[in-house]
Amino acid sequence: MPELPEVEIIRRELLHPLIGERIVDIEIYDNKIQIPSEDILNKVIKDLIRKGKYLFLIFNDFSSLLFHMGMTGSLIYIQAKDNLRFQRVFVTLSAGFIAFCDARRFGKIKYLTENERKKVMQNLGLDPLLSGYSWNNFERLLINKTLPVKNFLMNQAWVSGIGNIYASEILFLSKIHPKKRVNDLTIQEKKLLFDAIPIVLKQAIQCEGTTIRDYQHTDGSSGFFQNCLQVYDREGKPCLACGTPVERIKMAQRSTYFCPFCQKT
DNA sequence: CATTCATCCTGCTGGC
DNA sequence: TGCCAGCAGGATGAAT
Repeated sequence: MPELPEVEIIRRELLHPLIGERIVDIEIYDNKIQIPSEDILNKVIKDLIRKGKYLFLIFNDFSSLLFHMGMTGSLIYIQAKDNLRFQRVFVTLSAGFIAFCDARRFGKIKYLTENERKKVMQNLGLDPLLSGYSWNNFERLLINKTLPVKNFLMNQAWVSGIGNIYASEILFLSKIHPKKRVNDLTIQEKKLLFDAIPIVLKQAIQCEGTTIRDYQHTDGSSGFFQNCLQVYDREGKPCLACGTPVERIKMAQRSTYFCPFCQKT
């Protein structure tokens, strides 16, 4: 579920409540999640950083807890102990509590040493909202790639943070057909794409993320960007630019939306 | 090597 | 009203 904008919103919302907090207790209700409590108990949270769709709680000894929301994960910050729907992990802090809820259980939480975390971060591609996202670096990634541009955008090892919703939205803004092969893109299209990626992601953050079904803020509230979606989830509805019905196709087993008039192959 | 595909899970919706 | 196929913001490893 959450893509880069949603994870960044979670990070910003949790930053102030969590910095300086000590881990008092952790309860795990999902056997897929293994966190040795001796690794994190009594450690103090020093920072909260994000790359792509990953969030890292950094402790005072530079070890960390990795979070990935998968399709349906959410982090809820609450003041009183509770048992929430789909709750998988419950963390007691010196002040407040964090619940990790995840209906579909694709989410991940993992303890990492500093070196392990650095390796995970290195294996993630360019984050469009972090330093390093430059035209030179981006253009280099496109060389010798024959796969469809939508599949390129979804591969976290090249560009990290874009998922199924924002891939369609970015390609609409770039006026590029999702099936167009990367090595068939013109230089102008490559530049449009390079610019469109951070524009769409920043807009989504400003609109507090996209809630279609599961995504929620750390207080359980919804985002607004679903009202601004140009093509995603709009099959058969008129393109907001030209009126042509939006089409839905499957690419790599994922629904893909585009305007057949605005986005030519 | 580059790319595609099946699989991991569970809940919800829409059509019959 | 009830049932069930199909669908869902993702990432992986195996197969091609």
